[in-house]
Amino acid sequence: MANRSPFASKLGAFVALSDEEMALLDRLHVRRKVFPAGRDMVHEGQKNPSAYILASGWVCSYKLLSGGTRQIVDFQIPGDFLGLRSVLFRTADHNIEPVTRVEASEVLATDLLETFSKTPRLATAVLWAASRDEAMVVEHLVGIGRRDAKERTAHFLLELGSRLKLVGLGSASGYACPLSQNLLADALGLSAVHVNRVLRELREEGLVTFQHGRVEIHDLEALVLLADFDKTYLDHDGPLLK
Amino acid sequence: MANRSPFASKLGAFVALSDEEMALLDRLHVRRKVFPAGRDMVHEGQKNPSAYILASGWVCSYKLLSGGTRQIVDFQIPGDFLGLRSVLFRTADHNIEPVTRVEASEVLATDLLETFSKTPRLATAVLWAASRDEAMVVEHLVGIGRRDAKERTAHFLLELGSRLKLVGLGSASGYACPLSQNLLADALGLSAVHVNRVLRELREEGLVTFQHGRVEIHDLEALVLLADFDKTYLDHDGPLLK
DNA sequence: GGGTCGGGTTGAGGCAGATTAGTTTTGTCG
DNA sequence: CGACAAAACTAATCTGCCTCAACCCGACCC
Repeated sequence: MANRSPFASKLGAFVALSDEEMALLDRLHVRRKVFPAGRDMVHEGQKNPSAYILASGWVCSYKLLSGGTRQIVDFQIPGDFLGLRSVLFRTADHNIEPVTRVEASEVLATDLLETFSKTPRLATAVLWAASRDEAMVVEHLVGIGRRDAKERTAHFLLELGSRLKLVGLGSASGYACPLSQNLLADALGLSAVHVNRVLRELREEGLVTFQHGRVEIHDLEALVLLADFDKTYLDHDGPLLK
Repeated sequence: MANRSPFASKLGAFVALSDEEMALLDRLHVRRKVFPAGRDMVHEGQKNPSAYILASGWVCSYKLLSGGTRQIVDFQIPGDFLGLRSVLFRTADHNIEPVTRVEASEVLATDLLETFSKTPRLATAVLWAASRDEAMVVEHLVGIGRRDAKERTAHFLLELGSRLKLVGLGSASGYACPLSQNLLADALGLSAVHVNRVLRELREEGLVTFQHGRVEIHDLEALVLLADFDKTYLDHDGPLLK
């Protein structure tokens, strides 16, 4: 119970899992691997990719466009499960790049399916986690489509804070963040120059600072108001199974 | 085999389903309902929403922002399954509005889970369909983030064409499309005025026309090139189950 | 020490797309 | 048939964000 993986504790926060199920979950963590920052773990079009459970470090999922630009779809932090969709399709439909050095457990497609067939409740739990990720992608889409640069940036920093807090890597007032302004730009659909300007404005208005790898939230209330941030999409009631 | 629902045939196109499984699928279509255009079927925050299988008509899933603008996340066409995520969360996290008059089968959460537990293969098939939808949302996100208005519009019309063709509602050269320019604008993250301009440009260049409720694709190749459209994300190899 | 390379930061100018404000067309219904 | 509403369309103006072009700074290396 004491040293449970971030993944297990995240699932456990929303689904009551038995000790047996927890044990099965832990067995997925056999193939521990380490990836250096910057070199893709998975690339678009790759056949029979594995899934991964992130133990430490950050990664980003992105797509490249023909013009050479890229769009980051989302970031994964410790405790996140990644690559489920690619496993299901037997072909990766996006790239995954470690933002920092990363430790992750590789989960082979066969192991995953075997675990699922043994414990349907675990399958539901993972499906639930995947739905939460999808809800984040939807919120991201809404932000890029209809929020201006400042709202969008504020929303992004708030969401990240909420997620990190859930796995014990930050508090309401701040967190460590290894993202460069370039990465932010690719995620927010902005240019790096404009991200810089927006961050300065947010700083000058006393809302947030993002400097030297740390995000400090100085006026949570005002920031939530600016970003129209409603975090219900992040922490739901849990799935239908008791 | 002859008169199968669009939903069953869509799933069947990717997963080999037994007659028994097909029969179970058909049993989901008990509660047939009709919805008039324009009045929301599901609204954000609604508790214990149902899922629906679309039999005829189009609907859109959208979110409202505090400023009164809205972002359409995607459109559903006959054969599509909608609301899975909301069922899982027991709270709807987006609105669903019929674009036209709609006929749909309501699927109660309990029925869905019962069917899943009886036939895990069906659960996987539905999960697979949900993943395909998620892939579309991701592609949509990428488009809004990094494609300009013309590329984005072209991409959208091509994607719609591919999807409609799969359920027999259109061909490579054109299809009936009940969407107004306002709806397009809310989906593409543009203003309605600009959508109008972009459609005119595409028309004047002899690529596509969208008039009187019909989309006619005149130069497929050039359009695909312009939009950087790669439809592999729409028709994958099918799920892992044989 | 100098060189260079990846960030971060700032300014000037340009453009894609928003906004506003119309007019015209189409569809619907008494 | 005329009346009204909704959608399609157009033009003029404005602006948020991009692009280009600097410069600075710390890390790392020769």
